[in-house]
Amino acid sequence: MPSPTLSEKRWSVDLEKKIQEEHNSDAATYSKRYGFKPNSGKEIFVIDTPPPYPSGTWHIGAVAQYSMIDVIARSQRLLGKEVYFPWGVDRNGINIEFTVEKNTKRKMKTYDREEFLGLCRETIEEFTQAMRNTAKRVGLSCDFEKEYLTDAPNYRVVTQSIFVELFKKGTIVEDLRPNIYDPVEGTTIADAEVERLNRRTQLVDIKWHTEDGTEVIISTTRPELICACGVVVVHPDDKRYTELVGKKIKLPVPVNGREDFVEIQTHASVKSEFGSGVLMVCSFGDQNDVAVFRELGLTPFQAINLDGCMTDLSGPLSGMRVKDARQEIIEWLQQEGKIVKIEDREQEVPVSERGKNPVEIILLKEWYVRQTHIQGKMKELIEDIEFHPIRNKQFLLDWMDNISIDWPISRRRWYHTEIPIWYSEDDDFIIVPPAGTYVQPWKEMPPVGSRVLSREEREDIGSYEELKDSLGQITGEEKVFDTWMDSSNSNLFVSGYLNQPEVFEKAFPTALRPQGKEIVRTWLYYTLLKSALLLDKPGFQHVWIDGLGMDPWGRKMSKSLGNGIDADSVLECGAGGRTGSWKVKGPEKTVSLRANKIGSECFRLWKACDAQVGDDFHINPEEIEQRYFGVLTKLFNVARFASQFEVPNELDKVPENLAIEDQWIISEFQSTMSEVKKSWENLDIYSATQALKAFGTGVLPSHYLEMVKSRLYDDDKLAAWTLHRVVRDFMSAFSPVCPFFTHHISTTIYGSSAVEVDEFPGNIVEELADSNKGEALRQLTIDLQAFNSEVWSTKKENGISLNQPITGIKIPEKLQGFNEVFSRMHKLE
RNA sequence: GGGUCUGUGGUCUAGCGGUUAUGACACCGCCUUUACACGGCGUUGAUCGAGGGUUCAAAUCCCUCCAGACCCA
Repeated sequence: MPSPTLSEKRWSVDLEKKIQEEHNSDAATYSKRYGFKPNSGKEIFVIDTPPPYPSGTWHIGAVAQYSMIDVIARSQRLLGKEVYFPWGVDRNGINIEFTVEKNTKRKMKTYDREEFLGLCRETIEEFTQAMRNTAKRVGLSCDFEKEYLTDAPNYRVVTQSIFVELFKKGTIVEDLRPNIYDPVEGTTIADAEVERLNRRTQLVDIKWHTEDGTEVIISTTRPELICACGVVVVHPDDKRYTELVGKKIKLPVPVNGREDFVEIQTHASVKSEFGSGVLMVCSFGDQNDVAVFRELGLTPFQAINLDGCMTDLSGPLSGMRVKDARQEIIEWLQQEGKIVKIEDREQEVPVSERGKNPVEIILLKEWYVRQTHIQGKMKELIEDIEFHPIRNKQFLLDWMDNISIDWPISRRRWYHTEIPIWYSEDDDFIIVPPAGTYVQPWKEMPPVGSRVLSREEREDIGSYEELKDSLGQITGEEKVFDTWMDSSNSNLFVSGYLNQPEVFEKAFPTALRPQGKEIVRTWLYYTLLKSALLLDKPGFQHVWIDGLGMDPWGRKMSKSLGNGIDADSVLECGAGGRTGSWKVKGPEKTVSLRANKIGSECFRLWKACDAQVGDDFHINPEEIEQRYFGVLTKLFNVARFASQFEVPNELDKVPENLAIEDQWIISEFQSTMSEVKKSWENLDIYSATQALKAFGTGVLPSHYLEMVKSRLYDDDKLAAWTLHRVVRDFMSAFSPVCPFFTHHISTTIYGSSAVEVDEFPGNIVEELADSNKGEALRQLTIDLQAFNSEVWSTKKENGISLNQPITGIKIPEKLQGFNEVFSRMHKLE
């Protein structure tokens, strides 16, 4: 074999790492390839990448998903667009506060605020660094130089400025409303952050008496809330209780500072089969209570305070924690002989997603983003967005149909963006900072340029400097924003909102939002809400919603199940000769998985080929290796084979007199390439990669290479030209999936990198594209493959080695044009 | 309890009204052929989750059920 320019015998993870290091070592080259150059004159394509939250290890499913976002970024560059593929890290939030609390075994509120923030910042920085390394290891072509952190002043200021803007517009309101509250962590949470856990609770049947002495049994799991009871209701159709309606009923417990009788009314939400069919409605046991209070126009009572303790309203229970109060009141009721029975039952209890604490609904003065009024408009705006896959749009629509209350955005935590407000001494005025200045009102005075607004009417009264003296002792807001207030600006931020107006003009609506389906109701929804409220526009042109990475049996990976697979271990599998092994808990027993070599290129190829966007995908390192490493080996060897023949000087100029088999493979290749191009344009990674894989491991090596081998060895320039042209363009088209693999091959053989190609390879021979001639050649492919198979199997049956002559084989009529080719290839005599 | 999605050889997957139901991996058999045994060729293997229905015709459309996933109550 003449010496191939591609000298390595095969593709390896070590080679991959070497190329990757070179790739990342030269900042100038990196930035030339992947940096965002808004003034390049090309069409701008901004990707609103999901800023990952650093919390120890990065979930392998998320890494896989991120590598597909990279495939999109690279394929869009290949199509000639100016791509901004940002690297952002989401660092605000209660998670990191919990981590610090756990590490130091001390609750946040026992710290000095400044000191605690410092600890959070240090801790999250360590996690962030690990994440940057993984991002580079999996080959992300982000513009790392422009890294943004959501806890940095330049990001937080955007959140604050948008808040001020929406406040002035009247879209942000403050109000005393029932709120979901986590008493253990001491903060309000949003609907979207509540989950449900099964807990054992006691269902207590309690005797109540109406004003005329009739006994009524009411079942409840929350007897401690009787003191906040506003009404007792029965179903309007429930004949048993018709005569009770309109009567007054006495609360069976002592209360303080309120009337101890409530009225019996009817309400359709009562389930007559449940317990006695009589329901007490308290402020607030659950969301239904909230709804009933609102519908009946009742004034809520405050039974639980911010510390999760009972208020004075509860009389003797006052000051007790909710759980203790419940026990206490049950004992008291028992002593009084007011309990008919107590039943243990499983109940789904609403708890906070982060802290897993049972949440309460209590009245709080909080800040809200109004959202119920704009759902119709949002639905219209969403019509303009293209969803991939279209069916996942349903997740969003379903969630929107369930929006019934405004979005509470204030939190009583610390490591978040501060609400940028100060209050005047008499509370009638508020002071907001000028756009573009990040403020921390809990420790700072308003900066120069701040404005004073009337709190209710939001009227601009004048500048803070002028009015300073009339405001009295001002107080800075201590509360912070829900982290989704920050995250939901990501598309605005990366598209240049506030910072680069001339870029924003061209870049918004943001070209693409790629994300997982589990955060449709939060990240996607809130972002679209912001865009609608602020700009009256859809936030995106495309939304790409992928499925989740599951364990090999299709279950969610989680620490508690012990079925997680570490991303770095898969990416490093095979490096330095080290193999990978994983112990994963299956549904029945722990299974040991092994693989010899995977790496980023194989990992990316697997994700690109294996799952259609939107479907959940199973992650099994053994399968990744078995099914896809061989594909890399094959493609590498095709290129290596080609590399032993001299590369023609003018690869872009089509020579005269191409042989029929050259024309045939070119027309096949062009048809593959046009499908690939169409797929890249449609963000359809799966189809593009499948088409390339089929061509590169099938028709090209098995048939074309075998047909032209002898010509190549005879130094036929036309065959060499065809092969090289096809291999070179193939690598360009394939570079989004396997950037380092194709970079290595293309630079070694052709002296130019596939990852730098910014125009999708066009047709090689125009007249073979959609013409009759090209079509006629492609029609022969099936017959041609069948004929080759026939010869190979005939030789085998007769014990004839493939390189030995054979007699008696007849070339089919249709393939007469290939007579000479086949005779030479198979040594037909 | 509700919604959405998924269910095709051992495993993964294509097809989404008419095909001898793709293809990949694994299995089995054969073969060193001037790129590749981390290769090549070939064979075996699927009542298309179950049951009804619509239709001349169903993996494909409809209904019910079962299993899994995600979301919600």
